[in-house]
Formats: sequence, structure tokens, C-alpha cells
Amino acid sequence: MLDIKFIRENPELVKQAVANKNEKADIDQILEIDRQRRNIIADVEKLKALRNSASEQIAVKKRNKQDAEADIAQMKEVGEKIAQFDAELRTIEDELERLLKWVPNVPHPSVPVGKDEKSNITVKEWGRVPQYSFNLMTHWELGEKLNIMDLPAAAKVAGSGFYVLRGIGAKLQRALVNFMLDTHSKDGFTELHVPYLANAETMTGTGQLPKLAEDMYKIQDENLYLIPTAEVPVSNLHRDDILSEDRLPLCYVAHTPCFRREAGAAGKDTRGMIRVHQFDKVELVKIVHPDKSYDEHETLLQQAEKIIQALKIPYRVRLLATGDLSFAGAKCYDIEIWAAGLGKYLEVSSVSNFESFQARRMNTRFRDKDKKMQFVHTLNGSGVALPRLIIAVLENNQTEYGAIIVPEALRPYMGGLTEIIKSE
RNA sequence: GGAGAGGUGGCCGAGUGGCCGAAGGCAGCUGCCUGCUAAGCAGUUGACCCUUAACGGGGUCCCUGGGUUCGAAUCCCAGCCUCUCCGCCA
Repeated sequence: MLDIKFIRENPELVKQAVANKNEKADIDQILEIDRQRRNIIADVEKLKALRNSASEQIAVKKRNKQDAEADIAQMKEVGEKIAQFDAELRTIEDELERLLKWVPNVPHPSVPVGKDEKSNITVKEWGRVPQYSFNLMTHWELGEKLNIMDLPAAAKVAGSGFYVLRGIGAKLQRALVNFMLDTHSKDGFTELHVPYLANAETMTGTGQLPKLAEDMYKIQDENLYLIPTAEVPVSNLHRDDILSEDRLPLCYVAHTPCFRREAGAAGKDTRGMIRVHQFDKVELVKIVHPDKSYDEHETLLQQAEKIIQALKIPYRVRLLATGDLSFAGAKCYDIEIWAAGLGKYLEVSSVSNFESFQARRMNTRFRDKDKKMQFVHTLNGSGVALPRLIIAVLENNQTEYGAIIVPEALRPYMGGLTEIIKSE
């Protein structure tokens, strides 16, 4: 959420941001409602001041056993008027609040302007896409052949868009999770285990509600949602907190499943486990001092890259254009890894700086050196998402005979296993 | 799920329907004092909103939302959360 004062003072900047992000919040309407709101406040507060001073007089008279009936009768009228104004004010503030929730964050000046992903910029390429002298298989072909993946069984259990890993396949995922958690822990991230269900306030805090309601699974009758990413529970750990400056930055890492309805993506990436309704992810979250957030953003990107480099997977980093940037994001890098069997890049991490957008919604603040309250900046990045990482590990490391070479970094996590061959 | 108790400022904790933004303590800050000490003395210290060029002025906030009242931290109702006991349970 943006500060109404910021919108009041920078209406053109905000309108431009709305346009560049392909959103349609009506800034002029918001400013008009804000004007009405302030007028009502001025009126009602005059009456309240009157009531307060009159009440004092009544109290004095009562104490002195004087008659106060006339004042009381008069104040009864004033009280009714105040109630009317308050009701009106409340309606208008609810409306303003509702509209403000639909205003996206303003992109950082370094973000390229463009209406969709075609304007994204590749800012880094790492590793060389290898050449293979044999016909490559996709991960679902490899998975079936090696008996480490069972997509039909997943469909039987839950429908399309789910996956089952078995045997070494399941162990591979666990190895990746442990490898990532260990790596990030060593870099100073505090490991967390958090709830996979979150309430509406939490979902609003990080910006999933109201805009992305249809992308989430909701628990009927409970007012709870399945989390679409660990960012949600982890960031909200500090909702309504006042942190002391010397605690910043707070760095967290959490492994959770993520649940997504993928409502707008029907028919896209339907094969294999490229796009699924439930997947595991290791997520990094940082809560930082506003002055440091862009430095921390670069560092966070490196921390996510580190995982992929250790696994020797070729990747590229994309700086997202305004039109591809998320609603709450001010700046975002995507990491896309090469999947040899599919012959394309897959997004495995989004590393975003939200500046104070989420902090304002969550009311997460700190007291600075001058004792002033300030909103923190929040950042998060996948470190990284699993199914697509598994896809790349399988497809990139396949051999002519259909086995998979286990990346060296993972071998300690897989009992020294060097090669995945067909198992029972 | 049943029966109780409770939710007050950064923390602990008091609170009579009006003089309560809220005693007292701790922590913090500022002076003073002390040749050392987590010592002593005095003062000071909340958030948010409206208004003002500024000084300032005004309003709201004692879990949340309603209600009673001229007036609510204080009374009533509902909800949420925490704790204790019982039941159930991995």
C-alpha cells in the first residue's frame, strides 16, 4: 500500500506507475475521496472538541452539585450529530482504504518501462548451454524411465497439476532442500518453520489480498488460505511490530509447500511438473533498513544464484519491466535456469524489493537513530523453487544411456550417490 | 469440545463512569553528582490523524467490533487471542 500523503504529493508519478504496470486504479477518484474525508474530519473534530470541553463543564457542575440539565440536553444533540458524521466518515474511510489496496507499488527508476515480459532485460548470463550428441529426453520421460516420478498416480490422487516423486526422485528433492537450507543458513539466514495456512489479515499484509484472491486456495468455513509462498507467513511474522534498528536486517529462510490455483494459466505448461498446484520452495526473506534495501536486493540475488552455480546449471538473470513486475514489487530480478530436455529457460526464482509497500500494509516499523518511526523495507527471493530445479538437474545431467549424473554438490546429501539409474 | 481466568504504553503493573493518555516500577533519554561500580538526585520520554509557512491548536487510540450514556479503559453484548483444568487426539 502506498501512503495517501505520498499519492497526494506525487499524483502524476503514481498515475504513471499505474499505467506502466497495466493496472487501473483511479488516482483522481482516490484524491477526491481523500479531500472529502479531510473535510468531514475537520467538521467532526470541531464538534468533538466542543463535546470534550462541555463534558468537562458538566463534570465540574455535577461535582459542585449544580444543575447541568440544560448542558446535557444540548450535548445530546451534539452527540447525535457526531454520530452521524462519524458514520459518514467511516463509510468514506472504508472506501478510501479499499481503493488504496488496489494501487500498485511504484517501480524503481532503474526498472525498464514496458508493457509485458518482452521488455524484460537480460542482465546476466552464467554458464554455457551444453551441446549433447544424443537425443535428449524431457524430465517426464526420464522420470518414468527411471521410475522416480509418477505423474499419472498424482493425477489419480489429486487431479492434473500435481506430481509424485518416488524412491531416488523423492530423495533428490529432499537433498536439494537440505542443500539449500544449509547453504543459506551458513550465509546467516535464520531457518524457520511456519504455518502453511494463513488468515486474511496475513494475506492482505503481503499483498495477496485483495487482488490475487482467485489464485489462492481458500479453506471453506475457516477464513484461512493455503499459502502461495513462504513469503506470506514469514514476512507477516513481524506484522504490527516495532523493531529496534540494531536488529536489522532480519534474514530468514524457510522451506514450505506452495499452493497455487494457477487460475489464469489454464492450458499452459500442462505436461510434466513445470507448472503445478502444489510445489515445495525454499524462500529467503529480508527485513531491512530503507537505506540498505537496494544493496540487500543485489546480495539476495547473489544468494539465490549461489545455489544454481553450485549445481552448475546454466542460467540467466532478467530484470523485469514495469508491465511484468508484480503488484507489490518495486524492482524484481527473475532467475531462469536452462532445462536441456525442454530446450528452454524456466523461472526458478523471483528476487524482489517491495520497499515499504508491504511494511505499510503490515505496519512493520522500526525506530531510527533520531527516534523517528519508519517503515522497514521488505525483500524476498526464492532460493529456489523445487520442481523446476529438479527438471533442470534431471534434464541437464542425463547421459546417452538414460541415467542421471548427480551434481557433486548434492552427493553428500544423497549418501554419496553419483548416478541415478533405473530403480524399483 | 466443556469449565474457569485474563487481554492496559518498549516491558511489568494499578485503575473509582467525568479531574485518565492513563498511578507506580523497569528500561530509554537529558542534566547534576560521584576519582571506580548495571550507585545516587532532578527532569524528560507513546502512536496515529486533521490543521498551520512555522510556533502551535485540535482529534483518536487502554484486544477487535457493536451498544448504553451528555460523557466509557471503567457498564452491556458479540468476536478474536492467551493461560489453567477436564475431555479428545498425532
